[in-house]
Amino acid sequence: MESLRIMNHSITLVDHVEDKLLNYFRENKMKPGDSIPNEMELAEALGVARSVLREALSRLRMLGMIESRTRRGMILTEPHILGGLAKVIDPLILGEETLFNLLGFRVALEIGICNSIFENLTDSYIEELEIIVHNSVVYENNVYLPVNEHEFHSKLYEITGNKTIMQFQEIIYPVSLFIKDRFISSFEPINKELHQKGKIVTHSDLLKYIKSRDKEGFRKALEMHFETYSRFLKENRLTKSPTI
Amino acid sequence: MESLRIMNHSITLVDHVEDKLLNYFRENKMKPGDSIPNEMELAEALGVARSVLREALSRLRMLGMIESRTRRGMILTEPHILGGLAKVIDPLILGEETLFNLLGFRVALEIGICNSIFENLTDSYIEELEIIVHNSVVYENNVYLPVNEHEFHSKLYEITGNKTIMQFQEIIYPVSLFIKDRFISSFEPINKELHQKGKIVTHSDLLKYIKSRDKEGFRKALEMHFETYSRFLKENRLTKSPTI
DNA sequence: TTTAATAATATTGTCAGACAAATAGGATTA
DNA sequence: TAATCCTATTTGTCTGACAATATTATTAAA
Repeated sequence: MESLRIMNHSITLVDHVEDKLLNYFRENKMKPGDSIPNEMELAEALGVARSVLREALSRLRMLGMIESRTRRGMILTEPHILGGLAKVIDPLILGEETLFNLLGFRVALEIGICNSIFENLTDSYIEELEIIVHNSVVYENNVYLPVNEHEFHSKLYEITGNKTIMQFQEIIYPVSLFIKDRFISSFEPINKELHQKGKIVTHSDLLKYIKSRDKEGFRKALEMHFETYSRFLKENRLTKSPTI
Repeated sequence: MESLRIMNHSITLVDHVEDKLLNYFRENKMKPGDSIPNEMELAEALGVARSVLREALSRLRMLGMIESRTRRGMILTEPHILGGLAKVIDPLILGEETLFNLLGFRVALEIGICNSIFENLTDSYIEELEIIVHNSVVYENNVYLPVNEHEFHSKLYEITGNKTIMQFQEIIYPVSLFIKDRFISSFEPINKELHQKGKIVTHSDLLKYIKSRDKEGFRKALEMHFETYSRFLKENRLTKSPTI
């Protein structure tokens, strides 16, 4: 839980102004729709040039916290909370530790939504899942055509009715794909072993538990469905250097 | 799953440049440490004024994707993936639906980390949990002093060893607090009912399962520990207008 | 009097240019 | 060779200007 701003090479005026603005919104308990002073006033009040203020505003605008229209001034808006995450999810720029953490995050979250899934489950959802499973192209060892893999799990998130969870999973989905591809040599033996032990759980198996409304069975099956990831993460966690 | 940029009132040049830069990084498969052209060159290449370019760069700098030092130019850096989320988590600016979704997210995630917790569990972690539980101030109906509540659950996340999960939970923790406070009148009857039925699961109860390394028991207990939230969310989901 | 067309005006978006501060790298000196 | 100084480069900040646009006021028309 170290500070995010580790080795803070010189806080710039823009950083400062950004902070000031965020504090200003919070302290005044401002809500979406509230209008904020125009650029000239803000710049003057903060004692900075308009260009500096605009850089700070531009950041907040990117986060979706403010909107501005010519002549009407600026208003606060409800930000899309995962917009920032979506922008930085680039597997090539993220370190291995982060990628692994995100994979672990995904697995944990998906196992955690079991309750929510069964609470919201309807017949039409089951129908949709059946169609997806039926149309899926399956390779050996429980490896699906990426599109089908994605479709099936997306539908599970959708069933929860929690849009934030859905968006989150959509955003970090490329990470799973990337890791599967990048570390394919680690996954293959794990999959082979699971296959030999008959421990492979397919989407079709998962669907059976869903149809029989067997929540506990589904959860256990889902855990086994993710076993490849879990093993992979466990192995790669051991090789990590001890945390600072 | 509508587009995030709903009713996009005029894409500005800055938005465009931001996109271009992100694409540029990805297409060139750039990694942290790689240096990027200086501002003059970039501005010229993109055909925009330096101020416009700087606004876009400022956004990326906020996300931690780039760092710049005078005379040494700019380099790509690994972003802190949840930095954007941290900035926009202000319960007053977020709509109720988002807040509820975040609460549901938190509950699902925490239930989902059970496996991870028991994989990484050590005696010293148990000791730390015991101290926390022992020193906690408990009010009636399983309501803890906020600090103690936070401490206990934080320790659970810590045990997973997944820093991303830890950071995420830390960031959205205020949401739980806010909701508990804001909707206290909804929580009280639920808590009272659970109490009468003897269904309250305390931190102390949870710790017992941890000490006996009873994963399934712990999971069920944890679900019950969150029952107040789950009920609250279920009730408030029903009153929601049907999704578009 | 009400409505429609037009002009004035305020605000954001973009551009251009300047200077300050810091520092990497070379030139100079001990 | 090592230490010091100087210069050039790059980012950070400031100032001022104009364009585009939507609001508001004004005027003309019904």
